[in-house]
Amino acid sequence: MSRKEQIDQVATSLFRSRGFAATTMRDLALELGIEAGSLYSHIKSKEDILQRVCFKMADAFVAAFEQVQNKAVPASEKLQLAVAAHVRVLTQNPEAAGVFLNEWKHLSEPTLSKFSQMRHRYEEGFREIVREGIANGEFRVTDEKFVVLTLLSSLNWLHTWYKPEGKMNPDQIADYLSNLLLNGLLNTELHAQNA
Amino acid sequence: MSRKEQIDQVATSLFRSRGFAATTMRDLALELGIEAGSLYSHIKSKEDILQRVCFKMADAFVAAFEQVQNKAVPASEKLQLAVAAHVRVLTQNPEAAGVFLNEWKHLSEPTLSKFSQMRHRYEEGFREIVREGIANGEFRVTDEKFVVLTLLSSLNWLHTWYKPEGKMNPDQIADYLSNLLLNGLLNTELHAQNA
DNA sequence: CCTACCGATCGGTAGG
DNA sequence: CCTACCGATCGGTAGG
Repeated sequence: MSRKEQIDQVATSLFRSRGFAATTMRDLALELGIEAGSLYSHIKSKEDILQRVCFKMADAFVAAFEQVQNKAVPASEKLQLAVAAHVRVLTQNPEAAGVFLNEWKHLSEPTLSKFSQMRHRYEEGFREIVREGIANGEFRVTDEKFVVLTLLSSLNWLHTWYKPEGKMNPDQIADYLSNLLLNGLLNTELHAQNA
Repeated sequence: MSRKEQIDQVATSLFRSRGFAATTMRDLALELGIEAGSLYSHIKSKEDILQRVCFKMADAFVAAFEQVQNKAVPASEKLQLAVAAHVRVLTQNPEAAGVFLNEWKHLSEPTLSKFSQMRHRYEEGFREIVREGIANGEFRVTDEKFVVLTLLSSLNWLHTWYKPEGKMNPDQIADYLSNLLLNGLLNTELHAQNA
């Protein structure tokens, strides 16, 4: 791992736990065992790091979604696959996911607009699947915006409690979660594995 | 409204949109049309404001939950009432809710521990309801922790998109959301009102 | 990668 | 509520 990658990784962890604004370059340097000034031979600025972390995650979410998007399967199954893909990206990088979800607001223009656009397109992909499912009668709700917001909300809180050493692996979480959301608490038969 | 309450309100809005750490006392003073130093005749410190906002919301959530907790109704109905109560608190103070949910980490000890404890007890209340529903066969899931985390997750993202001027009022959102979560996307018959 | 340092800005205070 | 200011700390740079 290059020094730059090390810096990004340690910064991701600090940005997530303390927040971007409350993390100082001296905190970061201390954690790496070097002086604050030395960071700047590897990175351009503090925000430079944040940009890389945010777009690395944005790219990962988009790439995972694109593998699902055009499959010739019912909307409910496609939605399940998209949820699983989303959960997998989240659980494989819980710290970067936390930064992606909570610290993007500290990006400055024009990067901020580019980021917001990517995010909006991603959510639109989910809405398309739900619209498809409404159109062909699989889903009986009417408001795809509301559904997608609720869906992504429950997924996007995952990073706050997911522990890699926990009893469920990412695929089990993805299964359980998509079943819970599609079938509802009253009808879900699935059980937490190894509980 | 007292000057202190005005300060808290404007600070809540700034803390939510920029984050606690990235909001300066000079930003806050500017918004109020006074000098930064003048703030300190009304408040003790920057964190003093954060504490009031966080505990005001914590108290509101706990109070709303307690009105539901001991009702003699089935667990699924009690859960629905608790969800509705939670949504009502969230939507009535979306900015303070955002601060409560995202900025509490900037509290310092011993306030931080006290806050975390309150929050844990609140979530435990939800888990109790779900356990009750599992025990009497209403819910067929096995892991109340997972269910409650998923439930609160989808509720706690509400503040990021809820607009008081939107087409659904808080009670309609509460209804729709609790139905969606209990019955699932595949079985929910409810429609967004005025859509 | 370090030393030494910069201009700016931070939360907060004294005195009126 | 303002003026005037404090010590500390911030992100970042020059020169080696």
